[in-house]
Amino acid sequence: MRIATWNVNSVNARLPTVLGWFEEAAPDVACLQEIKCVDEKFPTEAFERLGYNVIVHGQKTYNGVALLSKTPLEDVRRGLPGDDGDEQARYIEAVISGPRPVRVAGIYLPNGNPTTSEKFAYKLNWMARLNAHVRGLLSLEEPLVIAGDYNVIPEPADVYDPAAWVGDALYRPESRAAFRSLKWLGLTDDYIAADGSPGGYTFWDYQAGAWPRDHGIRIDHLLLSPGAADSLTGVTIHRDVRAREKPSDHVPVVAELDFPA
DNA sequence: ATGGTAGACCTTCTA
Repeated sequence: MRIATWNVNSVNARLPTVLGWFEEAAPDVACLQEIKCVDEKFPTEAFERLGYNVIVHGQKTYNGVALLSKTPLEDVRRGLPGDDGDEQARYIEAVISGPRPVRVAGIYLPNGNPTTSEKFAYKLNWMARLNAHVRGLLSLEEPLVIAGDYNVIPEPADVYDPAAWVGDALYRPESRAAFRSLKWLGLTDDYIAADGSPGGYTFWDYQAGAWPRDHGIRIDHLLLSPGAADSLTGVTIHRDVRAREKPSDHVPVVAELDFPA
C-alpha cells in the first residue's frame, strides 16, 4: 500500500498538475493539504474518475484538507478534537478499509509565524490537542499513519541552513519539542526509518530562488504507529515535481507499506 | 542586499 501526503497549495489552481501526478504515481491513499476551497468546490468527480473515494474538510480561501482512497473510507472524522471554537479546517481522519485496515489522519499543522502573535500559541495548542488525540488513537492498537504538512523542521539535518531558521516558528525549540513529544508516544518518522540521509527536503519557498539554490526544508512527514512501522518498506520524496510547470511549493511524499499476507 | 513569489479575492492576509 502506497500512502501519499502532499500540500498542493490550492487544488483548483493546479488541478491538471495534481491529477497528472496521481495518474503516474497512483497512490492507494493520499492526504492533501491547503486545498483552499470549501467542500462544494473540491474537484471530487475528477478524483472519482481516477478510482478514488473522496472525503473533504474544506474552508474558504485558507487551509482545507482531503483524504482519498482506492478502497472505501470508514469511521470518518473531520476536525481535530479539543476546541469546539476552532474554525480552521486542518484535520481529517478515516479508516482505509481492506483485508488490513489502516487508520489514516491527514493534518495541516498551523504555521505559527510570527512567533510574537497569537498564531504561535495556536500552533503549540494545536500540537497539544494532536498529542492528546493521537494518544487515544494509539490505544486502539490499529495500524495508524498520521501524514501531512507538520510545519515543523525536526532536526538541523532537515534544513539547508539551520542558522537561517533560528527563531522561525517551524524551527523554534517549542515546536521541535512538541514534535518529539508526539513521536515519543511511540511513533516512527517515515523518512528517518527508511532513508534518513540529510537533504531530504519536501518544501522550497517560491521566493528568493529557494528551489534553484536547493534552500529546502523537510516539513512534510508521515508518523507511523508500531503496527504500521513494522510494514514500512520505503519512502520516496517526489522532488522532481517541484521543477514542473506551476508547482506547489511542497512535493509529494509517498510511504510504501507492505503488509504480510 | 532585510530582498523575493504565489493564491484567494476585495485590498490584504497567509504562507
